[in-house]
Amino acid sequence: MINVLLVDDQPLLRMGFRLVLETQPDIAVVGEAGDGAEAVAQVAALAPDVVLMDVRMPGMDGLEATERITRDHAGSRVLILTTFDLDEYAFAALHAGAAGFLLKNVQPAEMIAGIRTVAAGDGVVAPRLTRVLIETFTRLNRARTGSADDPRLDRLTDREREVLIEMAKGLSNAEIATELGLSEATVKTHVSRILPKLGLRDRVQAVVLAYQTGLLRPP
Amino acid sequence: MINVLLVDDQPLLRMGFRLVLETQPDIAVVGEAGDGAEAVAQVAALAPDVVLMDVRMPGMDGLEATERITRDHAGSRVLILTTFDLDEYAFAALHAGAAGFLLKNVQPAEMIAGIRTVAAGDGVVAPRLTRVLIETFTRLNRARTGSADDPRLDRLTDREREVLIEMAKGLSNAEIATELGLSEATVKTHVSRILPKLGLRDRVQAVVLAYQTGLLRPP
DNA sequence: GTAGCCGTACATCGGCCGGTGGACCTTCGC
DNA sequence: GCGAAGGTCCACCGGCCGATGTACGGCTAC
Repeated sequence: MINVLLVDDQPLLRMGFRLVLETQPDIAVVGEAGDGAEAVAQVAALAPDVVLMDVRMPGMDGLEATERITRDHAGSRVLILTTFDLDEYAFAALHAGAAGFLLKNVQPAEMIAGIRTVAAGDGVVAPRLTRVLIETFTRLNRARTGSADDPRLDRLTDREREVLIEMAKGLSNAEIATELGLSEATVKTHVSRILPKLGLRDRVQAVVLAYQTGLLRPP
Repeated sequence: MINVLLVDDQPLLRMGFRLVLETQPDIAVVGEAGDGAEAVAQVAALAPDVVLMDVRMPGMDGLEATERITRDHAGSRVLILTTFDLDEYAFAALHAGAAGFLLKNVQPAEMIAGIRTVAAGDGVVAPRLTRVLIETFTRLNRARTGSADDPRLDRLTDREREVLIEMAKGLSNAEIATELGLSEATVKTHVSRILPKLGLRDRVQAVVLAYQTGLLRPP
């Protein structure tokens, strides 16, 4: 049995949801709340499996409530249900820890399926948002994995790229020499070839370039 | 009317899909393919709205086919349909440009809904994966927005932090002086205070730290 | 084969950098 | 009122850096 808490500032809407959900034998509406603060209190008292949460509410809004609930009551999972396709709300909601994000114009069957999905520990996102999520994900991941290569880097030889990477770790020429098993003179030669090729003044700018192109990335 | 191309190396499975899909008045199966190469050719010939794509196939697999299709035929959107919850396939598929990713054990109704969603330009992802996608998204985004502050940075004064940021952009002391309206001597003083506070040897390492702590981030 | 690129290595020189020590001023807290 | 902390400025010195020129062996391509 999935215990659900309804959170919305419109009593009529809560009533509608309750009627829809109670047609399902495996779903029970165990409580209601009219704002964020009340929602947090209800979650603490009732420990529902799923919280059906509106975003825009007087007082504490749904996002802050979601953040508190997911932080303090990991057992309860939050499914955001909001009016329109407000992307900023969506991303904020996911950051706040929501397990799902649906629009209020979904079919009842989809909403019910979403509740079951969230209760099972999985995630559900409105189709329009799923697309944005995928795009953002691939873009971020591409930036991380460093396929945003600067064309200038292609002009470097393999060895030069190696030296550049060591340089970008903050090593001195002598340290790079030790690291790569070279003489310091050789490293200096490489460095003196790398910088003009990349149009840079000194190794400091080389580090900047290395991070900005994704040649190196924050760990 | 949504034109669909079926891609799977098992003819029986294609037959099953075709029977299911043809119960829908707004969906038409316009072609089939048994491997990736054939799929690419069929997409070029038929320009279907949606490609229902298997991953594991002899010859060119579904991922490479997806990559080519989304690159060369932006009008056709690919919905990956694979056997089990292979996360690595999922992420690779999204990177390859897939608009959706479902498991073959979905209900027919969900698959049909997924096809409509993808045809409408939106995205659809299996619930289990949606969760991972959300987690990855929030994690990546958090890393980007730089909440991974190093406690050492707290020991810097406001002005020192300012100088550090300029330094991390690759500027020389003289340039920082101009930028902040100071004398070069002052900048040198700040730098000489910053480095020991952070336990660093030179400004190169300061740049590394700035990027690794998220004080600066790739654009 | 020979011209060219790459990788290795050296010497020298000017310049920026970083350390040290000192100085003055403002702001804040006791 | 006065010390502490932050911010601004200066001079000097040693050191690493980057530029320049030069050199040699290996490999590839023509």
